[in-house]
This record gives sequence, C-alpha cells and structure tokens, in this order.
Amino acid sequence: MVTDGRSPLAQMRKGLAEYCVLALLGGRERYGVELVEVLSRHGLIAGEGTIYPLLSRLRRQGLVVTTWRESEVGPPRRYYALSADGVVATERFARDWAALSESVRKIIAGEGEPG
Amino acid sequence: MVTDGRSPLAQMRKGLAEYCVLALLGGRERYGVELVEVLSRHGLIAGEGTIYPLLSRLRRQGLVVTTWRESEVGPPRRYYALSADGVVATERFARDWAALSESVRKIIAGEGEPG
DNA sequence: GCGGCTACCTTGCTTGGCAAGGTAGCATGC
DNA sequence: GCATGCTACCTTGCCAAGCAAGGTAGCCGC
Repeated sequence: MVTDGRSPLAQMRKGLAEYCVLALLGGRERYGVELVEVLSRHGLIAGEGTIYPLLSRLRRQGLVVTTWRESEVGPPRRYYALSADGVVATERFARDWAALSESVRKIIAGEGEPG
Repeated sequence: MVTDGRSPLAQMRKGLAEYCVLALLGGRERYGVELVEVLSRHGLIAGEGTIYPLLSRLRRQGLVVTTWRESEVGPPRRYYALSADGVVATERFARDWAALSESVRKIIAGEGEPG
C-alpha cells in the first residue's frame, strides 16, 4: 500500500481534518465511520487511522461530547456532538482558515510585496 | 517565549509554507531573509527556524537552484530560483491546494452529504 | 578592533496524519 | 450453537514539518 504520510498533500491536510470534523458536527451529531466516509470522499483524510486519534484529542480537550447509541443494523456507535467550547473553537478555526487562505491567495496572485 | 508550534494555526500551516515559497520564487529570485519577511508578514511562518530547513529540503529535492551574490550593504546572500522540476512541483501544489480549499469550502457550507 | 547589524544555518522538541493491526458486537446461514 | 462476514471502535509506531533557541560569520561605522 502506498504510504501517503510522506506526500505534500498529507502535510497540507494537517489541522484541516480537525477543523472539518468540528464543522461537520456543527450541523448534527455523527459517529466515527460516518466522519471517515465524508472526509475521505472529499480527500481530507486517508482512513480511520487519522480520525480516531483526532476524535480522542477533541474529547480530551472537551470540544466534543459523546453518546453511545444502539444501531439497528450492527454494533453500537459512539456519536459525537459539539460542546460549548467546541463551538467557540470552530469559530476560531474559521477565522484562522479564512486568514490563511486569503494569505495564500495573495502570495499566489503576486501580492507578496508591500504596498 | 510563547511556543507557537503547539497551536492549531501552526498545524494548518504545514505544507503551505513550502508551496508559498515556490510560488514566490516563481515571480523572481529571492534570498532567505527576504522570504522570511514576506511570509511572516502574511502570517504563514513564525520565523527563520521554519524557512532554512525548508529551503534545504527544496535544494536537496532539486526544486530550487541557488546562487551566492554579494550584497551592497552586508554579508553575501544565497539567492533561490525555481528549477524546471520546481515549476512542475509548483503546478502540482496549485492543483492540490485548489482541491483542498474547495473541499473545505464544501464541508463548511454543509455540502458534506452526497447528492 | 569592537559593537551592532545582516544573513546564514543547526539542534531538539512537538504535533498531527498515516498504515497496519487488533478487539468486539451483531446478523446470517447452516 | 457456532462459523463467517460485516460494522464499528481503538492503539501502536513511524514520519514529516513548524518552531524556539542558539550558533557562526561577513560587513560597516566608529
């Protein structure tokens, strides 16, 4: 299997996965495999090995709260939802991301010089 | 001194600095301190500790070529310019970045669901 | 020749993504 | 009841990149 951890893309993804998980949870509760599906489809993560450590971090930091729920078709799922701190963190992420992408836009547009 | 390497911003910056350096060199030759100034001003790096290891990597990978030039006001400078491979890498970065930021846009816009 | 400035580079640490591997609940078929 | 396959969760060990701090050395004015 190709190791993607060494690619430039994997480096650019750093930090973004966390932001996107929070953004997705802003819409509604979701469980792990569901997040893996959405983020993989958009090319934002490469598999489960990214998401579970990430979710553990968010839980430890108190940005999400979780609830075990039974599934009608398989084993129980742990659902993740934003906490109040999580909402605040999401807003901060949104600002940082906006600033960052605007900076990149300027650099690429040749507006790297002052004035 | 505050260690910024632990902040989410520092994580989101990963990979972007490299892309932006290449993009800046696409315009014209530049030297290290000049790159530090431009990228710091845009909030894309935190200092020299990022740029010199990065430039060494680019040199090792053959994406840039360097020329020592005397300065009229101080010690000699090492100027960096894109190689042919560097041009190709820049284009690949541009595509990756466009895809990535579009994905994030969709996630945030609530287009995380298929269909 | 000394202090300050410019410019280059290195070291050691931290973080986050990743592949691979592992555990266990649940449904189905026999 | 139990073997198989699927779903869902989680852990381990590695690697790449940003960073703070510290170091070297050329150049200039005095």
